[in-house]
Amino acid sequence: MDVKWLTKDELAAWVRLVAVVELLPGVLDSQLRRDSSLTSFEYYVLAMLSEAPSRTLRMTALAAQTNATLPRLSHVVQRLEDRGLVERASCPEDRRATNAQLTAEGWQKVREAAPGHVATVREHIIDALTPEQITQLTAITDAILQRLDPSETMTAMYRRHDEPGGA
Amino acid sequence: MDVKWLTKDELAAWVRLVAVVELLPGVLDSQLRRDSSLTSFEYYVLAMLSEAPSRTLRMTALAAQTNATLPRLSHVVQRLEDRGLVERASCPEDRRATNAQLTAEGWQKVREAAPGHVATVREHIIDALTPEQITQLTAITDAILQRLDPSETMTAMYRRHDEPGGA
DNA sequence: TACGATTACTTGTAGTGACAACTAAATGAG
DNA sequence: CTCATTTAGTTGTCACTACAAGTAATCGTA
Repeated sequence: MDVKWLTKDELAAWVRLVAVVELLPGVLDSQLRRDSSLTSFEYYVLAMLSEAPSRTLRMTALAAQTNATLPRLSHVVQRLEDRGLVERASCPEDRRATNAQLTAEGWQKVREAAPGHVATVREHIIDALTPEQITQLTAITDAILQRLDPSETMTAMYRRHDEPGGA
Repeated sequence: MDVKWLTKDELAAWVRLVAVVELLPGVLDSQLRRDSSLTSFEYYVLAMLSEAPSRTLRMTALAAQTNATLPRLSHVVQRLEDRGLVERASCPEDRRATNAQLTAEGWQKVREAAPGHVATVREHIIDALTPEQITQLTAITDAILQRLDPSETMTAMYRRHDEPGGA
């Protein structure tokens, strides 16, 4: 087979990265679920909408910005619509497309949820790192993402992002 | 509320990290599922057992090494047992405890799955980074893990790990 | 030595995501 | 124009995970 196994250093990085990938979602989810009755994916959907012009985005664009497949997004938006946080309407210019728009209630929900979420992110990630490590992490994840999603059908949103819920 | 929002640099790192956390499991899972009919979590369970003395580990220890909760592990081991890859036996020294042991078939399965998995890890992660970045990533994830799992009930296994399936 | 607390797990159930199949609208080639 | 193809999204089913509750053995302590 002629396999290039991982070196000791590579393995050390890999084992830790796997642990982060495994543990991080749970930490984010439990805070948001407890304080705002949202999963972190639901939060990101609302957050992306909150930043968009007219707080409206086509499903495909929303899927790209949240790193999700369309079926997954469709189900989640369905549930958010049932809860009155989002509304869907057929797009006039292209009637295949659907626009998802944040409702007033949804906007309120993001605004309430954002501070606690950002605090959690700070506490568990950002404040654990030096400014230099933040820069390094950006370069590292950037390099990885080019391999994970070369087409960049997802992860198309690496500019903009201010506020609120931008994190 | 007085929230410390993320700076531009912090946000850049965070957005990319979230994307990695969201995309990586899918990439690993689809390769393993396609080539070996295993989820990546199932693979790690088998891999940890394959490295243990007598290819046997107590459920609690196995849960720690795979960053899983006990209920989750219990269900997964149940399924692996149904497929003949693992066997469970009550521990003689402490009859509350259960030992999970890799069967011959399970051992064979890991050995077959390991090369393809390691190749995927190399291709998508390791080979995307410079040796220096590997070192940086180790330090960064190490710092994060101290915040994500301070008690280290999970992630208790940061030594050893050689081969095969160690990655 | 008895009984409350803790530890080690298992089980049941409810909610989410993945995958495949489906519908409908817009292109595009002849 | 017309029909095949692509694009955009939805829906259904199944598998997996989380959470809560339950069981059983061990520890601690009085």
